[in-house]
Amino acid sequence: MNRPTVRELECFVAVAEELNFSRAAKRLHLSQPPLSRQIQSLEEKLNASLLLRNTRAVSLTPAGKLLLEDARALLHRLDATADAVRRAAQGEPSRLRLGFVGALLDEDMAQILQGFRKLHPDCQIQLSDLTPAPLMEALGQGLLDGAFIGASPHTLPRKLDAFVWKQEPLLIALPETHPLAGSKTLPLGQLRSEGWVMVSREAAPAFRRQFEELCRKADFQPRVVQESERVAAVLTMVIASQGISLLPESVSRVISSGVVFRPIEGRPAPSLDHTFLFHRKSVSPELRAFVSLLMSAF
Amino acid sequence: MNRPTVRELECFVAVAEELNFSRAAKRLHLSQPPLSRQIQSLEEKLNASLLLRNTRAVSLTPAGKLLLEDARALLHRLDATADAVRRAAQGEPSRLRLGFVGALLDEDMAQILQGFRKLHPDCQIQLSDLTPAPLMEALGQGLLDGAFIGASPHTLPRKLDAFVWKQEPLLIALPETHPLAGSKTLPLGQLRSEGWVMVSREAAPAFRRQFEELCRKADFQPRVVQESERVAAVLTMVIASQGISLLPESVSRVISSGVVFRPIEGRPAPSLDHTFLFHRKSVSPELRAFVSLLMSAF
DNA sequence: TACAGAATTGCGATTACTGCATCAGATTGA
DNA sequence: TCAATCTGATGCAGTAATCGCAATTCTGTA
Repeated sequence: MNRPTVRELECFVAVAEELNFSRAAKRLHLSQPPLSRQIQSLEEKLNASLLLRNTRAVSLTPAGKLLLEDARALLHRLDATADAVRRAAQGEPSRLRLGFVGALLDEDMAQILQGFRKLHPDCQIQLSDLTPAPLMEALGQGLLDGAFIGASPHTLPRKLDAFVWKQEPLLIALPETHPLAGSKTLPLGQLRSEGWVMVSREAAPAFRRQFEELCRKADFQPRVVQESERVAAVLTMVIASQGISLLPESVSRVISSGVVFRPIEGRPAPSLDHTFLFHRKSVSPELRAFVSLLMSAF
Repeated sequence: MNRPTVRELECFVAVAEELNFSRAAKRLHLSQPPLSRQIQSLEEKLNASLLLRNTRAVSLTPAGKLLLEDARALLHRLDATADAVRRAAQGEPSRLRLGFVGALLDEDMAQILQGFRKLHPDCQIQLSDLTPAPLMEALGQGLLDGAFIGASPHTLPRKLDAFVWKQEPLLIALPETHPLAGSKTLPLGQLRSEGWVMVSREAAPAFRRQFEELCRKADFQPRVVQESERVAAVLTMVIASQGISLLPESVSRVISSGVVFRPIEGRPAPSLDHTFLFHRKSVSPELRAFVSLLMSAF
């Protein structure tokens, strides 16, 4: 039960693409006889007839058709890794270009990055703090290998792959002096007449959409009195009693005075998705390593 | 600029895993000198030092670490394709087990399936008509290779991958005799007092959620007077003037009398996502072929 | 029936791979 | 300090695989 050889795959692909042994041989800078033998050897190893050849025409069997696609992919990927290794060895540092939304940078993300750095100490991690829209743009243009984002945008280019790697409860942020600050949990409906301080729609469109949907479910339209691009500013405004806000749990850990955080009553508890976006067909070995780390970490 | 050999990769993986040439050689049923030579040859091809060896300890260079992961993956995939080809040739028919939600079976899906059948005439396509919940269950248990579903469930197991392959406008279905049947387009808000006939929540949970959200945006709570698991039944009820409904465009093409379909006013026009789900790490060559066909088709 | 095109088979030469014996560097312990 | 020992590297000869050339077989065509 031997493995096929790279050479055998190369030969097979050439013949399968040319559907002619002589032309394929020429393409491989080889004479026909050895080519025939490579194919025979491959067929023997796989215990399969891959090509129907009746001295007049060559055609692919079902098994051959199946192999062709996979062999092409395998060779392509082999070349990609060989290139990557060559580049890595040339001192050209491997790098991973990641984008993220600043407000979502928390311990979990830091831990992931740290873990990756430990596994790949020679990989330059290039981090760009962007808002969702430029981030999608950069991903689409190939300027980034992957990106951390909050809730996934509803329409995702087919070239991109997304998965939720973490979910985080959303909490109500109240000024310490707020009359409701004493409650353990808060039904959202009870906050219908409050003024809200929220992250701006430009900075977090999907999050704002989620917020509005939550309010709609609680049967009210939120009155947003202040907006900011930055979470820190939102938090400051809450402390200054400008209004209340809805924020992910991690924010509650960076500050401990002037503001209290309370879970929302009701099931399921609203939570913020943390999504990782990347190119579906990326051959970057660094990205693949990062994705597999991220998927196994949680 | 030669390609690495399968043998070289095997040898490299063995040494990189054992971090010891002699043990690796034993594992490969090989003596130590040829193993050294294989590694040397590989390093030369890649123009890279992969292993740091000072006669006492072997360690991986960054480039080697990079290669190890990829080489393992490559060998694994090579074995998978070899197996698949062997099985395919043994007359064991390749098969693709797809699930779908009956109501969403339309021409586009049929065309995709037809196209796949044309490309892989010897692949048995096993189709199972299921509702979303059993479908997810079957996918999770590995009883299906992939599945067509409507809107993607919000929480997706990390093992599954999803992408939207088509979007389809949602239309209001009205009995022909309905007073609003004459309008070109309908603002959803104008339908607040109508009775709705809808596909049941069990049969299409995500779709029902979307419907309710749309109504909420239009500031009303829909009054659902009838439910059915089957779209055909819904349509019949609409024709029988039991109420109005919200249905994807494709349904409008199967029937032409007794009911009229009108687009919803406003931007963006509400649309139904058609999602394809599959195992993120599947090695099924049939599935891979299907996914790439589906992604290139639209 | 002869011919031409295309793949296969035969065979000697080249190349690559393997194992044995040996070498060289580094650590260990007396 | 120096031999023992473990490590991977190298020299060399034998074997196996691969290659190209020449000849053969098969099939469709003139």
